[in-house]
Amino acid sequence: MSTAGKETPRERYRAQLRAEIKERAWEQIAAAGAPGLSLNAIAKHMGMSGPALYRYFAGRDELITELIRDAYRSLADTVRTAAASGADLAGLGHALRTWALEDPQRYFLIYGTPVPGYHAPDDVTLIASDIMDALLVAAQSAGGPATAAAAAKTPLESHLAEHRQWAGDHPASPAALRRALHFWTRLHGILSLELAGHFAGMGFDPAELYENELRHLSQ
Amino acid sequence: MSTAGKETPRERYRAQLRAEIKERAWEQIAAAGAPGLSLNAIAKHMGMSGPALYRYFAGRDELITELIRDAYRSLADTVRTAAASGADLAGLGHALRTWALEDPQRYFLIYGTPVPGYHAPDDVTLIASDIMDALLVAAQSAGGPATAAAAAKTPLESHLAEHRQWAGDHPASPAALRRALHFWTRLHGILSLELAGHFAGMGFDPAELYENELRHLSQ
DNA sequence: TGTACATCAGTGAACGCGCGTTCACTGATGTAC
DNA sequence: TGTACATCAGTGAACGCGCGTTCACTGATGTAC
Repeated sequence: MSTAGKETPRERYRAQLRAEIKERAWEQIAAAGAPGLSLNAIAKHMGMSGPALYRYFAGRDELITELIRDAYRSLADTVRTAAASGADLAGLGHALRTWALEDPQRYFLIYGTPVPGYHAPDDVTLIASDIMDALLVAAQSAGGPATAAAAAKTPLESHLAEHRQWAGDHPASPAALRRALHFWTRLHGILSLELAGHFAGMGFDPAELYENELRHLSQ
Repeated sequence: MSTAGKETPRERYRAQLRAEIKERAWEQIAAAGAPGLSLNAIAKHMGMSGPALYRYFAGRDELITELIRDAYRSLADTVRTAAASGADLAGLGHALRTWALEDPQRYFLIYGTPVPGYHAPDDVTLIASDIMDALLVAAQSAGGPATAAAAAKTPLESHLAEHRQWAGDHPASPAALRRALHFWTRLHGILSLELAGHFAGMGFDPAELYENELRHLSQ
């Protein structure tokens, strides 16, 4: 994709098989969580012998890392696409929720329980900050008209204005920094509890809770 | 503890060993996450043979369930103790954060990635609703003076007022229901991202974010 | 177009490992008379 | 206080399993002349 336009049949076949392996991997993760992912089981499910997969992935770790990368990429694409079509913060929130409900285990692969000792490679971290960038853009244009009350920075906004490495050189106001973080933490709070089933049987509709947070994000 | 006051030396010994097994289990979970928990490894670490542990737990599943139960109990105790000493919602929030930072993997055992197919036993669910109860009490007395603005229910509050199974017969106002849920989802959002390391290297202090949410909970 | 060689996909056997769990057994600790 | 018996903790061997991974090999596919 990046180098030459010509793709030999063999390369195409390789790419296809890699993709199918990943599909099966996602199925396994959906069924038993990430710890239950097994190369041998995937191979058997595809009608191949276990060692065959080593033609396509160096090992289990590389496969899992690739899945995490794909999950991040998919989320980044979702957010960027929504932003590109003119969505505001609430629109991004809806896109996020749809994406999360689509495949809870994919969500948890990014935001779930961390495996002690595991560190995502740098390129994955880069995608994560891409997502943050898109959020900052939307958060910046979400500000209401500049009133005196809006101009006075809250204690949190002051702190964020002074510790904004994560925002890089993005021209985001303190209020925008705050909005972007609230978007992230508040929506994640609801989504992760919902996807983990903690609201089950409580009676209310998580979507109402979610909408309510979206409504107040621009404040 | 619950039945007779007399405890034979053997019973005491049993209780002690059960406790030590659980300690080692927590150490393992802290080191490699819940999926890495192994009865044989615990036994080896205690200088015993693997099968010996079957005198104390029916199997791996029972041990894990017991750990989850303990985690819930510990959290419930923390919240109740804070409430009993007169803490308001913000006070409960601080207690929660301290508890979470104390042992992140214990936090994730409750609120982390769910294992597909696993369902916590009923008594654990009961403890969870005990926690909710304590939250509701604090959320109820967190209301400001009853103004006209506070009396008008927001859309979310209306929805919650009509779907309040989870609150049981608790005399909580719609605003209190909302506050309790916000407490839960917003603080969990920050805590889980913080504990999972998603804020690492971003520069700001998660505690500031947390404090800010606490300040706004009574609104 | 045809032959000679290199590349590559996939197999099957094998290694070593650690897991949960069962079982028959030994030896120590407690209980009853 | 002493003996006879029951209870219980812990052991070591064993079973069956699935895992990740390596290796030497076969057979098909592509490339070069």
